[in-house]
Amino acid sequence: MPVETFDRRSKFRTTIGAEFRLRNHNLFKQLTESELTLLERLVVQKLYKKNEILYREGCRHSGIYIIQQGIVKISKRGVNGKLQVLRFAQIEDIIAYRSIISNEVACSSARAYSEVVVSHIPYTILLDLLKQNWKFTHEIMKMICNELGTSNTFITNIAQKSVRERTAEMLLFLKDEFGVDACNALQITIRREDLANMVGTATESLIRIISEFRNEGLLACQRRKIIFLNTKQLKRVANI
Amino acid sequence: MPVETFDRRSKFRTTIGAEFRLRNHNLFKQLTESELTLLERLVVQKLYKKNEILYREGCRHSGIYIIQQGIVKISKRGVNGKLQVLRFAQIEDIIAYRSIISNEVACSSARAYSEVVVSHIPYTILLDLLKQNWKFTHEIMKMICNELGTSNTFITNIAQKSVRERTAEMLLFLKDEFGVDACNALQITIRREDLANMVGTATESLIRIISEFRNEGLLACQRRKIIFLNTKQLKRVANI
DNA sequence: CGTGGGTTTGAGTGGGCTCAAGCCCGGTGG
DNA sequence: CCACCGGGCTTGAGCCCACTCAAACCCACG
Repeated sequence: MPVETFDRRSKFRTTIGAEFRLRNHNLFKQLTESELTLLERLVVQKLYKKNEILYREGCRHSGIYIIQQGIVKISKRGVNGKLQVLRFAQIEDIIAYRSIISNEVACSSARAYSEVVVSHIPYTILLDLLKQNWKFTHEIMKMICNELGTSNTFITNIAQKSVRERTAEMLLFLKDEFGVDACNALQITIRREDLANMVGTATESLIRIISEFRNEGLLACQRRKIIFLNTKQLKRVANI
Repeated sequence: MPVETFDRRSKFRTTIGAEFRLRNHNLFKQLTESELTLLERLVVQKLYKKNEILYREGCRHSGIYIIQQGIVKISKRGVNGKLQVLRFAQIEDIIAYRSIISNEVACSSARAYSEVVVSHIPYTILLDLLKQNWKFTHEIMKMICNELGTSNTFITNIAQKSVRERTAEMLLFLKDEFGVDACNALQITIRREDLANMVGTATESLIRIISEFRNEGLLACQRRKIIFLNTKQLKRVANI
């Protein structure tokens, strides 16, 4: 089983790494014992190398993915094929459910940002579960509605805030989502270009803003590592 | 019954006006006869005058609204209280479901943009229906996922396109959503300020762009009425 | 030690914002 | 009926943020 190649401490949020099972997942706690047993028989573990594509915008896919390890970049092509990073998904996150449920082609692409392990649930199985277990369905619906709320906030921010404000906010968001280590360094390393595509700006602009933040003593950088020095002030910059 | 005050032809999409009933609604077709009968007993018709507020961002509300007549502006406050228009909802649209399902406070506000008639379904009733009727639930989920897809596209557009492109696209979107009359005039009249808040720009900028479009022979305007003269070219401007 | 991907900095330009003034039209009251 | 008022629309001028293009740098890697 390829999963064992990653039998080391996860860098993120928890240390369960490859031992993480669906049973530990909040959403799947709603399932009955027999549903869980069935699911565990039918779920397939998949391994992706860094930069491999899980699925591509415009294609149909065969089920949903629950991330067990690693980070997945969810993005979408915009004008002239320019990439817009929608989010980074990590352990416990569920991806690709939108198009499965609405029975459409994928509206975004997913690419492994590190080595990634996922559990893949075929869509017929998922639909069966949804059909028969209301509690589970309700949890899934809550998750979707949550994401919709996040999107609405995102729209308002990107439409109204300056690049500087958005950058600060994005950094704080990542801090919240992925956490920091003992030195206050962000627990995820992201290329400048991807940060820019997340904020919705040019790479050079983002770099300039980050430089400003460094000069103002809000951040320190060691290559891709970003260390938070003054979160309070950063929040003020972000205007939240 | 106050609904009768609006017993005239709806200006939009259909002419069923106040006679429109839940039974005619695509989503509610999934319900059984007994569920429908029950629902019709429990649903309350409500009337809102122009500019009245249906619900306010940050408040809890008691159920979902199905629009029977008129137009509702869905918006959200951003930086310094600046309004972001998220969408205009019209006949047959369902609003306020997000916060009901995820059991959170509303993340947006709704205001009557014209005289509005809605059916209000208390949230306990809605949850009961969802619980017992999978087909209905599935339709609702599809609707939500659809909206999520729209949001993602919206994010990419607003992040990457110029104000000119976004304006063109927004006009085409409104054309698609609300239709045009025999003269090719948009079947919804919107204040410049709201258009700007939808595109995510300053009112003056939006006006300038619309003037450009007029000079280029793409549009004609008679006060708030917007007439499409060259949709093909407008699409090219929108870059889709 | 060269190569290449990513990062950083600089210079120049222009899109879009702000501020300010004028216009148009409908409503109201004398 | 006219004068006045106010809200929304339009246009102009000026400025600044953020984009583009270009060049240099840095580090990892073969």
